[in-house]
Amino acid sequence: MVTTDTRQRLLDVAEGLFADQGLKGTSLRAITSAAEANLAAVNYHFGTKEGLFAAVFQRRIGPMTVERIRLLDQALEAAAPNAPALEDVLRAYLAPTLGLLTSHDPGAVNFPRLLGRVFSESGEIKIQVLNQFRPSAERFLEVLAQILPELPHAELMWRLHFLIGSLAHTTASGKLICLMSGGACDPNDVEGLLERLTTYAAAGFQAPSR
Amino acid sequence: MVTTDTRQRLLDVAEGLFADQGLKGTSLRAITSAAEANLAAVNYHFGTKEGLFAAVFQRRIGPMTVERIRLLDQALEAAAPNAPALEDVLRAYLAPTLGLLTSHDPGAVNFPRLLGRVFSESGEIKIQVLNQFRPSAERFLEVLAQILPELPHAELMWRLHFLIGSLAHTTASGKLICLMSGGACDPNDVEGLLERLTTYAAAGFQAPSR
DNA sequence: GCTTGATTCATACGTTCGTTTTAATCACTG
DNA sequence: CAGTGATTAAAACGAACGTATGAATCAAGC
Repeated sequence: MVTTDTRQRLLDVAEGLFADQGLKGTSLRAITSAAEANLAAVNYHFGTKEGLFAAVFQRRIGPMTVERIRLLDQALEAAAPNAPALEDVLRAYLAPTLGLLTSHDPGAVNFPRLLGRVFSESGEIKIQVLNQFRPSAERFLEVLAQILPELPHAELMWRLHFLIGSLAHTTASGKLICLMSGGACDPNDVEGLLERLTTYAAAGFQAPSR
Repeated sequence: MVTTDTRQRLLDVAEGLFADQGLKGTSLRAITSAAEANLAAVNYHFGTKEGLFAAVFQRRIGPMTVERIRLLDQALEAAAPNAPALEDVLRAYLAPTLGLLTSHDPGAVNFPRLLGRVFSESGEIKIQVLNQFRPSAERFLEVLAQILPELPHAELMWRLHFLIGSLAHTTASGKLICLMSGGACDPNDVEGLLERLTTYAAAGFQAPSR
């Protein structure tokens, strides 16, 4: 077959459209016509519109989390028996998300944008999606607490949220950032962005707390 | 009159609903019924749904920008003839947004949430809204560049976007952050949040660039 | 080659949406 | 009190939405 599976085509197209216009802003008719599928295909394969939305996430979150843990363990091993550098831990957290931006997978490029947007979706879908990140987040929090032992727990938590906010904003609004900076910021330089955000956040995490 | 103006009631209600469910996710019927107004009232006073959305922003952005500039000038004067401390400049930028969270104005409490969400709205509304922040943003960039003369222009730009991301995320998802941190983060402690974000970002801005 | 299960298709249903229209009501002024 | 412009009210419009239905088509095994 030269044409890909309908189910996968729907996932790919939906990933892009949901990333651009959100759940409510994307109609099933827009998805199915862009995917060259029948209108009823979504309900057949995913039950409901929200089912498709959840499936779009399910496809990526697992591998992304696995990759994060892998990079974290790799950093831990490389530094053993010492604690790894803060920058390496942050990079392990950020790289699997930012890396998708340069992926060859046709749909994956849109996922970081979608991920940055999910915080603005309403309902339990948001909570359901974000809960899938909890296990890996707690692993990172353990390691970070070990690297920064003098930092109170709440402070570490806040700073991780600050980092997530920066990540979500840059992935969700990359083109907008480029536009508003008069072209000074190039959102296509993913490698550079990873380094910039890593050094910025690393300095922030290391700041003494009051 | 004991009852407030219809126009203002619509703005207040819309501010909260748009903040919770976004532009597409909020129906005019939900707005008008919550505001105890007629369905046609929105179209009469604001022309269209997007007109109401824009009006909600227009009401707050101006004063917020003025307050930012005022705090910035105040910091400049207090430090003259030296450059102000980086923390004071960042606080001047953040305080007018975070301050609304503890405002007595019934609708203002919702505005920071709405502001954090506007990046996820689609269409030209987003660009139109964000352009209103440009003038004040450039003032801040000038001062920041003066405080951090060794930092390349693009780097400074990126870091400001990182800060905006952290701010947007914390204001838009405060309750969610509290939930996901197991209650360790208290989003009601606005003063504390301002200080935490200021010191975090200040350290990030001061990090040497590669 | 017919059967069976999976998928696709065209179509329709009922709801909800933003907007419009037309009439009613209100607040004032001359 | 008549008249006028601003506001509110009730009702309806057409369009778009998510979903459901039943027939048509396809692929594979016996």
